[in-house]
Amino acid sequence: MNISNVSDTTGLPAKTIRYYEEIGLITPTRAANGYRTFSETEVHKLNFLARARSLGFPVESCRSLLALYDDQSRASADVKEIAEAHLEEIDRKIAELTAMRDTLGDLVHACAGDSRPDCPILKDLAEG
Amino acid sequence: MNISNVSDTTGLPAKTIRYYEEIGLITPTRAANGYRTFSETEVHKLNFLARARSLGFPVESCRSLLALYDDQSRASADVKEIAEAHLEEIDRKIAELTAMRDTLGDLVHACAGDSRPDCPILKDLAEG
DNA sequence: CTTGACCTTCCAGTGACTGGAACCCTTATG
DNA sequence: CATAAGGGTTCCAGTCACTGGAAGGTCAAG
Repeated sequence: MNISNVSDTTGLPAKTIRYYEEIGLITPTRAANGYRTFSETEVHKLNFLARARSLGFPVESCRSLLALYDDQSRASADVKEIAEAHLEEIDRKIAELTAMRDTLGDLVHACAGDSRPDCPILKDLAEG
Repeated sequence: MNISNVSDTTGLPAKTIRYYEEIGLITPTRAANGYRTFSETEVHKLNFLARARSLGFPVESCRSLLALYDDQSRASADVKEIAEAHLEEIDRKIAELTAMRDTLGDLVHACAGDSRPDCPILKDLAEG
């Protein structure tokens, strides 16, 4: 399987797949002409990575998760720890965004949005 | 006012203030010894920027907002347009994070987190 | 034989800083 | 007067996870 097929089946851009090889997440072999060749295993890993990334795991966490996946004698506690840390990070971000949303929503609501210069949004920014 | 005083009053790191000068958001003058000197106006701009950034506006939007703030003949509609676009972006991110949170929360909940290898989190990542 | 679609590597850029090195200026102290 | 501490300065590199683009090799079809 060459890179564009893999790109199609995994949904990952070819550039991203090359990048994952560069940072050592996958190790495709090479054909005689220098083209990357992807085994079932590599494609499987890439699907794993795509899924983990879509859940927002940082690439380095994905590396750890892949290693745990490969380790038959892993403890599920180790996996859960990574996932819980990520969950906390997500919650932190949601809280931050929600606070922004609330404030900004109020400001936008209060702004007439017409041709006059008077603007509560700018007023808030200027006066805190 | 020198940079560390400004840093203290605005809450912005000195590095960030220098960066804002570099990209042309502020233009402090210089004392004879080369030190930056900040007027009331510059400090006010920095407070504006700090507030806008804390609401998550990208730096380029902050530049536009500052320009509108300076323009006495602005239309509040122009401000509102920027704010609404940002609001949509925030909502998009919240939706994305919430979807992640829901999925990941379920997986974490289903994982025993003990010394056994069996793990629904890895299972999900491997099987989509 | 050429065309077009593949593939390769390498370099630069993204956003918004942040860390660190190397060096200058000012003031207080021994 | 020397020096040390605590300001300030510039410039370069690194962050994260790609992404765009240039320059060029490879391959199958017509």
